Amino acid sequence: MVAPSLQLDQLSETCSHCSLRYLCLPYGLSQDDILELERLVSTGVPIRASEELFVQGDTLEDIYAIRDGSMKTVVVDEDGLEQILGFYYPGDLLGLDGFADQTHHCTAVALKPTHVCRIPVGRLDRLVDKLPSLRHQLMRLMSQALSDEEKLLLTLGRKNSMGRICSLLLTLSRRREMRGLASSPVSLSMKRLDLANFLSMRLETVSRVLTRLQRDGVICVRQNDVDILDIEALRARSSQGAWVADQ
Amino acid sequence: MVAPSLQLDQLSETCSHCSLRYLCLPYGLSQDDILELERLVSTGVPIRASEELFVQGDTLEDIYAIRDGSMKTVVVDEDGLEQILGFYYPGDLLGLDGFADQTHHCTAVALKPTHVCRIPVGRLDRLVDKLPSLRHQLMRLMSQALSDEEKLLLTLGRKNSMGRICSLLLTLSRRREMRGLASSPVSLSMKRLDLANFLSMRLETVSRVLTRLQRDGVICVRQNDVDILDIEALRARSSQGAWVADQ
DNA sequence: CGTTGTTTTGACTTTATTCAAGCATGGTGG
DNA sequence: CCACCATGCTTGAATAAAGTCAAAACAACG
Repeated sequence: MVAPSLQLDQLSETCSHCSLRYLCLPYGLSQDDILELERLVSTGVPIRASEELFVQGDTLEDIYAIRDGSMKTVVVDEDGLEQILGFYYPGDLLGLDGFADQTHHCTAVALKPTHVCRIPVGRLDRLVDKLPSLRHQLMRLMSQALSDEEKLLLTLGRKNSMGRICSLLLTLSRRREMRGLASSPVSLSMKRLDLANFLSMRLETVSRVLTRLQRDGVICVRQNDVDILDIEALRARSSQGAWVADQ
Repeated sequence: MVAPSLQLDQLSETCSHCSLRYLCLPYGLSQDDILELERLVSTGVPIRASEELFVQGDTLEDIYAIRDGSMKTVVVDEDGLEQILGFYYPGDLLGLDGFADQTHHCTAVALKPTHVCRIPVGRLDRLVDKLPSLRHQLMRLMSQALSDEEKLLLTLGRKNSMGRICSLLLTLSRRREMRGLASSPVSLSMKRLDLANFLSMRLETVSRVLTRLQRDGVICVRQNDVDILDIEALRARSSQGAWVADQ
């Protein structure tokens, strides 16, 4: 489902008028159900860049939807290894992984000044009991998260550095389209180090690959914005940089 | 929670007498609730080695619990890339990832002759409505699946070949303990190629690492069974073979 | 036994990492 | 306003790690 258009000033305090409603929790709900949902939602204080929205281990009290800005989620394991699990943009939901045991499994950090909608899980849970359509959308979004993770697994496991970068650029571009934006200037609000961590590369390698893509005329890098000049070349490199296990 | 003991001949047709009940769906349910659950469960025909239990894209009609044997799950993406998502042993549940959109997201293949319990999702769904404890256990198992995937992400992303193999051996050993078995002779019922695919390595590298671990007196490989001779050395190598992203 | 499938080993090549240095950019304070 | 430093990014040369190709050893099974 593609949002017809997105204007930041169209974001209202109510779900029913929000331009992100086709991506977010309200999708698939009737007008009446959306009205019930939006009574739960509050727009919290803005989050400053590099500030944390919630921390791994926290009790789950709210889930969040991004209104404006961007965030990343990070897990840390017993050995202190860090892995970025994903980058999040307007319309994306955060905190779903804590649903099962009422605890956040990752830490969410803002990449730039960010506004979120806050939805208390207790009240959401009760509403889910009442509205089957809401339960379905919630489960759809959870399964989305799961298959996103599987996709990342495939990218990390089966692609070389060029394939990984190209896949990421294509994904970010496609997600812009989903939000009703032009596909082309992808804004890398995260640092090179974040990209490197997410893709399990070193930041030097990230830099080299981006330079090479620019030299080959596939993209144009200007600080944090990347113009996609040749999307077909990007697609080709994304699947060329992959190996298939032989029988 | 650790099962007190496991004898294959103790597996009965009923959940309430099954020696795997502490690992499986019945965990946390009252005696009465288990009786309700076991009315849904049927033990299907045995599955031959390398036979498929369900296929990616199939409509979700049942979920399965392994009684005896072992299986793997595989996803294939648009480009034809394959990734093994996990290996499954007695007490493990299969098919949970299809819950959200009623479609299997992966293919399940038997690694050796395997017996499963079959649970129809339609009837399970109705029972879940009735029994909150069952819903909780189901969600616990789903979140388990999600965090297993995150763990795999960390292993693939942040560990070298030695660290990956050692992590896997430790995990398999710990899961044997969970089932009430001795930790030591881990049986690798999967082929080297499966190990390689799961860990995103080439099978030659898997072989070299196993040889080196054996030469160093950490393990003893005899065809498909691996004795763990020095579990501390294994743990050390598991975390040594990891790199931490610098600030 | 011979055939087939699987695993191990070896020599060589490719790829990405490491370490180190050099550029930008953007703010701060003299 | 400009020197200065901090931060983040790029580039280069040397090194280490894992991948490739090819062959040999091993096991399983009729």
